[in-house]
Amino acid sequence: MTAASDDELPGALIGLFLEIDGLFSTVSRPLGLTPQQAQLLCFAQQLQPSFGELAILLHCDKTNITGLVDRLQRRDLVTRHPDPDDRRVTRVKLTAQGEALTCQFQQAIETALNSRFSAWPSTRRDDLVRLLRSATSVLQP
Amino acid sequence: MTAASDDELPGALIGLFLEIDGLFSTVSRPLGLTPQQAQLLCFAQQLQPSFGELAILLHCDKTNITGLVDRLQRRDLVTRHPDPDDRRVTRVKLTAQGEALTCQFQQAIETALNSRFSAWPSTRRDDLVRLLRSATSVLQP
DNA sequence: TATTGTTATACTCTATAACTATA
DNA sequence: TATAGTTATAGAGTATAACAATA
Repeated sequence: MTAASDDELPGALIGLFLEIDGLFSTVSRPLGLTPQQAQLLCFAQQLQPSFGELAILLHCDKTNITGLVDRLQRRDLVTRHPDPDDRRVTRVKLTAQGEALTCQFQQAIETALNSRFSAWPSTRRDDLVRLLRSATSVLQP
Repeated sequence: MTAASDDELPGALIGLFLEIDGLFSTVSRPLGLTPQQAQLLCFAQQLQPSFGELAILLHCDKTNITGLVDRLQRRDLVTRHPDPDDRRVTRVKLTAQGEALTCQFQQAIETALNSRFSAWPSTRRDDLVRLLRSATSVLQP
């Protein structure tokens, strides 16, 4: 019960992954950020996450979050806030400066991506968005 | 001349990127590979690339390829071959052991991806493959 | 002169193990 | 006992600058 796409789908997904991987590097570096720092800032913007949550989101060990946050905090991009409900956990919040830099990063990424798809008809972009959303939710667990 | 997808497309692309990023980490580590090493092995399998070509493909400076190849060569996964046409360039080839490990990695990635899309009808998978291929070619330059 | 790969250096990312404070 | 964050350590990834060999 296999189709041609059974062989091609992984390669197509990975091809797109590699392109966006490169985009993250080239966009973050001029802003003085590593790709990991840029990712952390984007997550912190939406979630005010704990260190453990960041470890899961960034797919790394929790011990690495300490240094990652240290370096961002030293540059006044994030702050640590003790969680009032559980004094063991620390939550990460963006400073105003961190917020500004994060927006700058996101805008650069979005501009780069949108400009490349400007030739696509909107119906085609809509189709892609719909399929990507479904694919992402399938990949979540 | 903007559509709703103009706002949503970047986020959808990045969402997929983040999922596959995690997959690369979790699949490569049990095989004793870093994600970067796994990527290098996959490129070397198809291309027998020079150091400069690898630097472009891996989105990093060429000086890093030396150490990356050193570590893989030390484990008998790749070999260096001087290019007969230009004695400045060195080409990277997989050993039999490197070929086996690379196939193991690719199979694990493909299995993981395919299993998550097994519930999708093949027509839907075909649609996604077609759009991903178009999107990747758009992102290439 | 320009290019390819290398070395030296410094910094960042990453995992493992052991620790402290809190639950 | 278990969990959250930290520290120490070692190895790997990364960019910059300076270099040797080749084109």
